[in-house]
Amino acid sequence: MTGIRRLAQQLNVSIGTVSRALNGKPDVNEETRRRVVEAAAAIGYVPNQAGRSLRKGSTGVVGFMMQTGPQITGEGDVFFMSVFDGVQTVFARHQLDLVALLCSSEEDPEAYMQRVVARGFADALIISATKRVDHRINFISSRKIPFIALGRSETDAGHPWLDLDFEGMAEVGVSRLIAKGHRRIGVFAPRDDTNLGFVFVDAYRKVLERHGIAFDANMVFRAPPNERGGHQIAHAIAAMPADQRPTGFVLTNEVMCVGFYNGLHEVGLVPGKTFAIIGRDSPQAHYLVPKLTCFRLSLRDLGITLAESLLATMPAYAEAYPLGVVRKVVPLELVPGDSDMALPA
Amino acid sequence: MTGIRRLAQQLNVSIGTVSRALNGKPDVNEETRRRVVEAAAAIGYVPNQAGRSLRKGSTGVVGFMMQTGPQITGEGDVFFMSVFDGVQTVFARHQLDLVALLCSSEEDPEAYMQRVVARGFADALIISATKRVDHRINFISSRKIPFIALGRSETDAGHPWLDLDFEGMAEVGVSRLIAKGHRRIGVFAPRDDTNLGFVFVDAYRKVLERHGIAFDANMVFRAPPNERGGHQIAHAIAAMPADQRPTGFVLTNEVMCVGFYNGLHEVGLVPGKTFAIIGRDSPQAHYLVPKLTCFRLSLRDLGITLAESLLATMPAYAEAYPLGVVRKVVPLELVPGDSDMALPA
DNA sequence: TGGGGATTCGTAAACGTTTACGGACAAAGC
DNA sequence: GCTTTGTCCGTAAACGTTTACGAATCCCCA
Repeated sequence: MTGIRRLAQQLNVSIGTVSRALNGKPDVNEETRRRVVEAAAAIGYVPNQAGRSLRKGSTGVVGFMMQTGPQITGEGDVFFMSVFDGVQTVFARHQLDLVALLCSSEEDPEAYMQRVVARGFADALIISATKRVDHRINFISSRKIPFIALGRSETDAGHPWLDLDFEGMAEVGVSRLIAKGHRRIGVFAPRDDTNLGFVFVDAYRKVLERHGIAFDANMVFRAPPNERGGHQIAHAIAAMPADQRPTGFVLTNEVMCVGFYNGLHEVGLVPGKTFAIIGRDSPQAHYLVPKLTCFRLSLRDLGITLAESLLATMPAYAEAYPLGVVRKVVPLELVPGDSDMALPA
Repeated sequence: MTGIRRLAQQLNVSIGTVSRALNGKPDVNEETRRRVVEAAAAIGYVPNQAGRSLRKGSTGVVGFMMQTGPQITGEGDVFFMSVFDGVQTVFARHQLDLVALLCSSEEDPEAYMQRVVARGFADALIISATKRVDHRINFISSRKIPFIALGRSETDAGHPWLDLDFEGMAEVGVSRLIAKGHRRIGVFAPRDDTNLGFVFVDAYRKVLERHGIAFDANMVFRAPPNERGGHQIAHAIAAMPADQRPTGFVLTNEVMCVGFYNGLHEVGLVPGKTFAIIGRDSPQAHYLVPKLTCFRLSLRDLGITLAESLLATMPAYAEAYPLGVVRKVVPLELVPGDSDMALPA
């Protein structure tokens, strides 16, 4: 005997009434509703997902697509876990569930995405780690599935996105170092075609130009966006002639900062002394010595904005979030530390 | 017009035939099957998940339960991502999908789990970060949902589990340090009731006793199982009188090693010189200097074993994996480095 | 030529919900 | 007292699949 039917029989009401009572429909007596809700809680009845979503045509699930495998995301787990937490506080208001859709490293991300949407697994999707040209965006938006991207892309389907303010970080960080007397300012960028690399380096170049400093490609250091990458770059820099090294660095990746600090330690170069460093805040960065001057943002708030912006594009929820198509950059706050000393004259 | 019906009409066959063809049933003409499969690929038809699982009573999805929020898991994202990858290579053989079920920090994990299983969201579950007494285990096993735990617990429902060989790490690590002349040997343990802490400390105590060394509670350092925790302990140790400090350490948490190294650097104590350290391998640990003597295991293989052990308990797949109820510990290999010097006589 | 087996396919009944529709009943208005 | 209005609830039809069942066809052999 099916769940709802058993409950109905036990209460001497019809399954229709049970369903209405549980779903908060108005046309059910309050006393009846109370009895139903209590009985449901007592026997631990929860509507079967398959039956429900078959009938309703929606699942109540939003998927966050991630790729698994040993390759690194460039963000620590705390990054995602905190963002998730923000997303979920919004979703909780609407009985929406967030799940992480794990695309195996052996499967093509676009094919995976196709499977997921065709099967009707989730009502909406969140994608991250956007590439400079990202086929997922074209595909998903052609399928008319509500989605939002965490990260800009040159692939533009008029879709909503949210991204960190890399231009702002370049502007504030580079200007700050220039004001402190630095002229050779290094930046880090990922080696692959992750979009944020391009955005940040472009902004960096513009700020330099505005200050009348020539762009030098040797000041852009490319490495995988993880601890190891930061570590590699430290060694690469140690291998440069001292008078050609940058004297200051602005980096946007949280975990690279940590690896960079460690790498510098190894080669006897000291952050805040030999080099000025402006990085990005993270739990791991908190105990770096000297204290890292860094850009900070609330990941939880980012998650909240992400969720609200997504809901704004979903017909069933849009009226509660009249935001239109959100395409915006979230600002970061500069937290001064001791790692960005002025260049001795 | 529904997906399968449109496809059937287009091919002039019945929906039954389409379904059979796509599901590889034997009673369909090979030529017909070819036509169906081609047409399906052409229009991008994928069976609707809700309809399918409503009829079949199963979803083809296995959930990995994780908690979101700023609190740290004790394992970096590479840990999970690599394990996931192993799990998925096994699942791919059976058209099973792995998704991460994200339990918000605002929701009770047991209640969340109840919702998930009652809704029939996944056919089976993987749980991790097991507590010493873990209510999830009782609940889930009472509901007869196939599941496996990554981590032991004193809550025993006769359920399958896999865990790292903490006894082995204690045995090998502590014996090794003793052989190198160390007598005051420190270990790290989480402060909460995560089960692995108890297991490891118990094993540590036994090894000491076997070697005739008295257990000293001051040699057990408790901190959150993340970089910051390792960092904190380094400072705590620096604050001890030098002659009461441990001279060697065995730690099983990968990220704590990194924080510990960093913390020691700050207070002018040097790994491999002041202290002998045996830790756990991780991508971040690779570039620690001096090279960390560490325990290593293949996370991908761990994922593979995890998946196979889970399938062994699922009726539909059990015959392919005649493993019974797997409850075992996976061994780690000691990789010698330069961080565990002998104690000068 | 006819019976029997094998092969292939169509038909229709599930699976567990939600919801449009309409009926029963009571209260209210005249 | 009759109609109207409103409240509450039961009935049954969807939703998109899979699969048991049986029918149709063909081939083979007696």
